[in-house]
Amino acid sequence: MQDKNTRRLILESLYEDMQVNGFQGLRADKVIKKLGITKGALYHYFPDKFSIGYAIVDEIIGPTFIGYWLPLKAYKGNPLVFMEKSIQSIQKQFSEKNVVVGSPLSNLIHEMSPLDEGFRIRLQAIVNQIHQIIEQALARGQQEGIVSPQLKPAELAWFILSGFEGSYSISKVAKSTELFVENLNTLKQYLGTMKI
Amino acid sequence: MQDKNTRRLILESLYEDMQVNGFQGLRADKVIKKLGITKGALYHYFPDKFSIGYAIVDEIIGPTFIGYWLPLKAYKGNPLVFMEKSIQSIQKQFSEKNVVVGSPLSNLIHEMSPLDEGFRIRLQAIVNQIHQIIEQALARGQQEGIVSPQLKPAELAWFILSGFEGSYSISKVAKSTELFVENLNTLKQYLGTMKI
Amino acid sequence: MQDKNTRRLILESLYEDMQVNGFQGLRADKVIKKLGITKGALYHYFPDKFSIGYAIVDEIIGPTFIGYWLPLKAYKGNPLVFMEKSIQSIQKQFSEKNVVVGSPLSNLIHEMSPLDEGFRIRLQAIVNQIHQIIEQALARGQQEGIVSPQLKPAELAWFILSGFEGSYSISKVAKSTELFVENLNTLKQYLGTMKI
Amino acid sequence: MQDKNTRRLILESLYEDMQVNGFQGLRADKVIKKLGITKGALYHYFPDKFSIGYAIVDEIIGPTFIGYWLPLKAYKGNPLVFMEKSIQSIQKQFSEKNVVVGSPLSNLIHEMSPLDEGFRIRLQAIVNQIHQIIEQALARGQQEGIVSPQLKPAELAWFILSGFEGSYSISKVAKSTELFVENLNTLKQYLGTMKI
DNA sequence: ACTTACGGGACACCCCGTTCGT
DNA sequence: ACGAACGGGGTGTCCCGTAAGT
Repeated sequence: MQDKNTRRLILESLYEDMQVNGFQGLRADKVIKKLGITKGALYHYFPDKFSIGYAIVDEIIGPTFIGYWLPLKAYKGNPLVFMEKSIQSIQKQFSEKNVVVGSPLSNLIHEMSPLDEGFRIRLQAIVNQIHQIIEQALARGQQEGIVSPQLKPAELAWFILSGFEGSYSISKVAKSTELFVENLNTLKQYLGTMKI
Repeated sequence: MQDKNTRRLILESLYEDMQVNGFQGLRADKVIKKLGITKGALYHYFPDKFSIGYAIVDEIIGPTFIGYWLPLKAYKGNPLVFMEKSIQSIQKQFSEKNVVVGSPLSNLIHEMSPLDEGFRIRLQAIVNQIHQIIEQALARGQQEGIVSPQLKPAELAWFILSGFEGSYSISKVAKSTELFVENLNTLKQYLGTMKI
Repeated sequence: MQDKNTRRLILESLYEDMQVNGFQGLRADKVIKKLGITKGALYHYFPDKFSIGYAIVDEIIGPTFIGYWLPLKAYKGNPLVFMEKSIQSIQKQFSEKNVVVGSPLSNLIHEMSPLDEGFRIRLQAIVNQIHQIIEQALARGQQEGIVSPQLKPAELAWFILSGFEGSYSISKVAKSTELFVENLNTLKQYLGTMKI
Repeated sequence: MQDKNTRRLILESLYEDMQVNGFQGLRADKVIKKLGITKGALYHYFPDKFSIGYAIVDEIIGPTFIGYWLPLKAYKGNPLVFMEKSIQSIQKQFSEKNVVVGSPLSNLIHEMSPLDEGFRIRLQAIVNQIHQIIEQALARGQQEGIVSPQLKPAELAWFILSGFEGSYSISKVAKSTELFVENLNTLKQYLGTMKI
């Protein structure tokens, strides 16, 4: 019981550090020193640094990002309306910290995809799941006649995901929350034209 | 005596390595050793690692990316047509290597923006210049009545940039050139609706 | 498991090297390599080079030099007699090695005082303690009427310390043990004139 | 003509740096950069680092320190009176900078004597010359009956030199000009007892 | 009488990981 | 379930020195 908590505590601290410094810049030594624990504790739970990174992806980043979109699966109304609300809620949660560190999902994709397949496959799996949720919701909307039959669900789902990623990127360089909000507004407007 | 050439040679090799490993993962010593150049030469041109990174941004990444969009400034026709062609040419140049390492501009933004203001400011300057070129072209199009008066040039310019960044991201995780091409097609279609 | 011993072993080896090469000339890596110890062990006990230097001052030089004079505190007879004996014993211990490397206290004072306050303060504390021991002994001697009431204990204590330092210096340049012995004889004679 | 000046300029700058950092801590690269000249100039005048150190000793330290005592050679009065005046003038010149960096002669003796015979021999030659001047002056005083016949000129000359060295040492650790002045006062008093 | 380009060997420090305890 | 001692390979940086030119 103490077990689970210590592991989680370590993992979350490492995650915090990784958000700023990246995986390669993550310094396990320093993080545990700040936590007041020792190497023994760290290596008790994680055999090496990569297993830390994988655990962060599997246990924190994945659940968090998929969790944002899961409700769309159960949602019965117009998926485009749902997405507009989703965007709004993400816009509201978007803080000064976010604009600095950006999206941990994006960051890892850029940093680790070319370096390690273990990372890439895990990150791809997350992205694919989100893509599938959006795609299926759009397809359902088409079947129910509340979403434009013109659009291709798979393609638009990618475009939406791409829009999020891109918004994170440009707001991060510009260090501007406003830019993030405005750009997602543009995306929102575009999605609005697909409603029936 | 081969001043400019040696420096440039070193810089380009370092740039290649950085595209794969990131700035933090860049191992300057190893790269120059491969070139048959010694540390003395490296230190002669670059007093420290950050000066390498800054030089890569200032002398390679900046000119390259801004160079892509510079012709738009001189272009006299419909800017949206120009951009469709630009996208097409980028799509054609997009290779297997690109899908693995992604966009060096994107990568540096994600990795270094939160870590070092020197990087962030340089990268922001590049992005801002491209944004300005697009924005001004769109505004000109509006004045000439060949671009929809509804759209807001600044906002759309960001959306376009964001679309590129996002396309790089999702194609990088998915390791799929097709996804890159398809997603930019979606963007292209969207831009097409703005033409008059 | 051999915690204390390993640390002490490392420290003493480093001390030996520092006596010859000075603190700046001390090459920690090489010294421990000779001992068959690795950098991991060194870094475990000493996070950086200054912590090595400080430890040498605090744990070796300080105790050694103060230890020479500590018996004077407990001594009940004429302090000037004690000092004559002290000088004699130092003269006898003075070896060929000493004349080459000189006094580690002197050496560090000259090398590190202007460079680092951490060193200077530690060295000053050692010198001050010795000074205080001598001063108090002289004052006691005056109260007991066995030491000339003319002399000022604090000033003479400094003169004695200065005499030692100076003797180390001149014998070191001249590479002559005889000079060390003779010069302290002159000091001894001078002190003899203060007795009552 | 320009030649001689440049060489001297370089030498004096290097000397300044060496006073603070010692010979091993002397960074020729940095000094010349501060002077706005390049490696070529430095290595035009000095083949290597040791020749710099030797030149500093031979051309700056030697002449300066011997210069302090040369007038004693020509002096016709009581040498002990001359020395009292010398001490007074040194006390007056003694500044805040001196108390920090100490005596360059002392510093080099402590740092370089055990490391390099080239330095030791040069430094010894300087010390010996000063010693000889003092010794001969004292001997002359004895012949003229104005200096106590009891004292041994050679020994007292060493004691005087040692007194200076020691005073530099203790004032340097204590970072106290007062201590330097007071301690030389004690020496002055001692010398006064030798007059006839 | 200098300058620029370059060679190249350290050297301090970092930090991942292992082992042996309890 | 965790702690202390230790292994050990880098990694950026420093900085002395050389060669070829002008």
